[in-house]
Amino acid sequence: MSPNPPHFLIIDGHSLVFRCYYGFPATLTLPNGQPIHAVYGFITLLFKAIEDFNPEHLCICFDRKEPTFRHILYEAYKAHRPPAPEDLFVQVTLLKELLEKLKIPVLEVPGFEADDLMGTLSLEAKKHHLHTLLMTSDQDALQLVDDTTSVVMNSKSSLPWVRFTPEEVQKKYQFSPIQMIDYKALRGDTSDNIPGVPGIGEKTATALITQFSNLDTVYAHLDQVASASVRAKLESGKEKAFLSKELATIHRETPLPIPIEKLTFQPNWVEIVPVFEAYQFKSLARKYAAKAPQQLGLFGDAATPSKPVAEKKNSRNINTHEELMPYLTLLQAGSGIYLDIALSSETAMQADIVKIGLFSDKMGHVLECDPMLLHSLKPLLENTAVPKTLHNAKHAELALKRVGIQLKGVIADTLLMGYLLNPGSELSLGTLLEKYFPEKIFSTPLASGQKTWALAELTPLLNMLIHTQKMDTLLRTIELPLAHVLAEIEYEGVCLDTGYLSHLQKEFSEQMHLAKIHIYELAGQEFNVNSPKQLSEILFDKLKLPEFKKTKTGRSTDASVLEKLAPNYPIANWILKNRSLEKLNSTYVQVLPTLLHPQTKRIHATFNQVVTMTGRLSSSDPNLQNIPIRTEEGLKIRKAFIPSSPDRLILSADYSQIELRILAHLSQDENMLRAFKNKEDIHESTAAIIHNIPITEVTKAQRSSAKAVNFGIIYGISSYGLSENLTIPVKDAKAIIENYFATFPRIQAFIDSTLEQTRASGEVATEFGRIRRIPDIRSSNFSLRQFAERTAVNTRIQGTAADIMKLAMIALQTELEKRQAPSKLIIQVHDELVLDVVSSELEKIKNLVQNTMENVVSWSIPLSVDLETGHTWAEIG
DNA sequence: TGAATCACG
DNA sequence: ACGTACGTGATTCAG
Repeated sequence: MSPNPPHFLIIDGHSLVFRCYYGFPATLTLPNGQPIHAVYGFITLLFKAIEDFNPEHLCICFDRKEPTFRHILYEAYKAHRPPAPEDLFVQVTLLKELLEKLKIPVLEVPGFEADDLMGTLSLEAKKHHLHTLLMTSDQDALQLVDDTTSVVMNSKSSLPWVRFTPEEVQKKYQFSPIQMIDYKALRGDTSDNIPGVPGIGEKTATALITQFSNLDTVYAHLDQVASASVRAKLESGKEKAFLSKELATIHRETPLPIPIEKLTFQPNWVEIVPVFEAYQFKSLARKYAAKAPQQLGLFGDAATPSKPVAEKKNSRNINTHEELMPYLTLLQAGSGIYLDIALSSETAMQADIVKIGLFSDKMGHVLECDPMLLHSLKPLLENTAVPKTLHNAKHAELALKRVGIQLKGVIADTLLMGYLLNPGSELSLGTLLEKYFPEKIFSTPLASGQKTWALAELTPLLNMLIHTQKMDTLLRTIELPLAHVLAEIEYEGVCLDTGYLSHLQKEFSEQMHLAKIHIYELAGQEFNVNSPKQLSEILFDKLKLPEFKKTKTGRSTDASVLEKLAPNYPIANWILKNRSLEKLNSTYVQVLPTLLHPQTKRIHATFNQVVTMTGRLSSSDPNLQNIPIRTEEGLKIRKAFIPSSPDRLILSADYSQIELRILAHLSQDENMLRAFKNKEDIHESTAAIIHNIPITEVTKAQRSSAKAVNFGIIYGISSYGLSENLTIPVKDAKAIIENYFATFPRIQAFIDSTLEQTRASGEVATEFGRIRRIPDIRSSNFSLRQFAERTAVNTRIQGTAADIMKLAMIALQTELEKRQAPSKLIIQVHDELVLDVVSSELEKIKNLVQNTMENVVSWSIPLSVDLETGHTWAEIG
C-alpha cells in the first residue's frame, strides 16, 4: 500500500545494524566463518520496510569516525561509551559493500553524524513535497518529528514498526518533539555522555519542561521553580545545561554531496536475487525470486493461485451511502456476517475506526470508514438477530461503543476459540490461518479484505475442534459472554486521585533520598543502587558481606538475601527500603497519572482474556491486578483509586480461600470439607488436625506453618519449596509434608489421580473442561517432569477457580444491566471484584454481589465472599 | 532483548 | 541423585 504523498525513507545505518547485531541469532556465517547475522538482519528489515512503506526516495545514513563539532565542543562526548565489538565493525564494512552491490543509496559526511544528515535530508525533503520516514532507534531523532516527518522504530510486538507522529511523541513524553532537545539538555544522556544538569533526572526534567516549555524560560524564571533544591541544582549546572543543549541539537545544515533527486531506489529483483543467493540469504532469495518477474502483489506468489486470489475478485470497496444501502438490506436478512473492525492503533479506547470489513455469502466488502457510513451500519451491528463472527470481539465492541454503537449478536470469536484450543500460544488471525491452513497463501499482515475471508475459513474448523474437545459450553457460556463483560469494565475505567499521588511522589522521593544517603555513607562511595551488578560488587567484594544465593549470572541481591543480611548489616535494610520505594514510585506513582485517558480522565486498563495458561485473566497498561496491598507504604498507592463521584463508594468483594475450597471439593477430604462447612479458620483447623490438638491450642507458629503447607499443596508441593518458604531445613519440610499426607489421605489421592489422568492424556482439565496440555508429564528429564507435575495439580485448582470467577462476573453483569443499575464493575483481581457503587444503592448491591458470587455453583463446600466498602480502594472502612 | 527484581493472586 | 514452589506484568540495567 503506497501512502498518498510520496515518501522518503531515511535509515540510521548504525542504529539499525546495532539492533540487528543483538537482535538476530549469531549463527549465520559466511563460508569462512565470518558472522553475518547483523547484515542479514539489516537487509531483511530494510526490504520489509520497502515493502511496507513503498518509499519513492531512500537513503541509508552512517556516522563517520572523524570527530564532529560535538567532540570539539565537548571533549567527553560519547567518551564513556564501551567500544563496539570488533565483529560488529567488520559486519558494518560488509554491509556497506552489500548495499553498494544492491545499488541502495548510502550517505556519510565527515564531521557530521547520521543524525545531522537525517535532519538535513528531512528538511530538504519538505522542499520537494516529500513526507519523511526516519528509521532509527535513537530517541534523539524524535526532535525532528513534525507534520510531514515521522520517526519509525522497530517494535517487538505484532506490528513490525511503531511510527511516531507529533501526537505520538506528545502522548509518550508529555511534550512536543522540539522540546525533546530542552529535555535532553536538562536530563542529559548517559549513553552519549551528554552531562545535563547534575541531579536532574527524567522526572524533574519532564516537570520543568511541562511548566516552562523550554530551557531559556526555565532560566529566565528560576524564581518560579518550586523546589529550592532543584533551583540550586539548576543554578550550579547552568553552563552544563546550555552545553548539553548544543550537543543534543541535531544540525540541519549539513552540506549534502548528492542532490536529493538521486537518492531513489526501485528494486530490480532480477539483479537483486542473485546477490542474495551469493550471500546465502536463502529465505530472502526465495521470497523475492517469486516477485522477480512482477511487482509486489497483495497475495504474494502468483505461481500458486489459491482461494484468496479468487476471493479478491469478489471483493469490492464501498464508499458511499448509496452503494451501501441495498447491500445492508441483504445482510440484515442473511444468515450472518464475518466482521472486521480495523482500528488506527492497538488501544481500542483511543483508536479511531478506519475500516470495516464485511464478509457474507462468499462476498467480501471493505468500507473506508467515516461517521456517516458508520451510522448507516448501526442498525445492522446492533441487531441481535444478525449473527456475527469476529476475531477479538471485545476490541471491536469497545471501539464501537465509543462511537455510540452497541455491538450485539456475536456468536463466535476466533480469538477465543484459538485460545481454548491452544492456551499460551500466539493467536493473531494470521497465525491461526497459518496453523490451521498451512497450505493457503496470504500476505502478512493480513489486509482488511483478507481478514474476513480468513474468519470465514477458520470458523467452521475451529468450531469443530472445540466441539470434539467438549469445550462448546465453556466457549458459549463463559468465554463469549465474558468478552462483553470485560468490554464494559474497560470502557467504564477507574478514577484516580492525582493530587494525592503527586503528594505521595514527594513523600517517596524524600524517603528515597534519605535511604540513598545512608547507603552511600555505609558503602563509602556513590553507585547505582538499582543495578544488581554494581550492588553485588559493593556488598560482596568491597564490603565482603556473606553470600547466600546465586543467580545465573552472578550473586543474588534479592529481598530474601538482603533480609538475611539485615540483622547484622544496616546497609541491607536501607537497600531494601530504597528498593521497595523505588519500585512503588517507578511502577505506580510515576506511571498511573500518565495513563489517564485524555477525554474520560480515567484509567482504562486492558483485561486480557487470552494470555494465561490456566484460564485466569491478566491485566495490563496498567496492570490493575498487582496494585500493592501487603505493606503499609504499598497500601498508600491503593488510596489513589477512588469512586467516580462523591456520591459513590468503592465496594470490594473477595472470595475467601476459594482455591482451598475447590481442593476440598475435588478431593472430598472430610476434615477439610467439615472445616469449611463449620466456617472454621482453615489454616488453624489444618494445624489442629496435623498435631492432633484442639483448635483452641493451636499456636501462631503452627498455624503459619500449616498455611504454608496448604499453599504448597495448591502450587504442587515440594520439600525444597516449602523449606525455602518457611526457612527451615529441607528434611524438616519433608517430614511436615509426609505427616500432612498421612493426615489428609484424600488429598494425596487427589494429587495422585490428577497426575495419573494427566499422564494418560497428556493434558489436564478444569471442572468446566478447560484444557491445558502438559506434554512434559511424560518427559524422561526429571526436572521437567517434576515441573509438569506441579503444573498439572496447580492448573486444576487455579483454573477451576478462574472459571468460577468468570461465571460470577457474567451473572453479576447480567443482573446489573437488567436492573439498569448505575453501579459498575471496574476491576477483577483473580478472586476479588471491585465495583464503583452509588451510595444510595449500596446495601442492595452488596446483597446482589455477595449472593451472586456465593451461589454461582453449588458444590460440596459453601463459597464465601467478604465485602468491604470505602472511599478509596484501600479498605479504609 | 534477556535477566533480575518485585508488585499481585 | 535429581533441583524446585503456581500464575501473571512492569521496570531497570546492560549487552
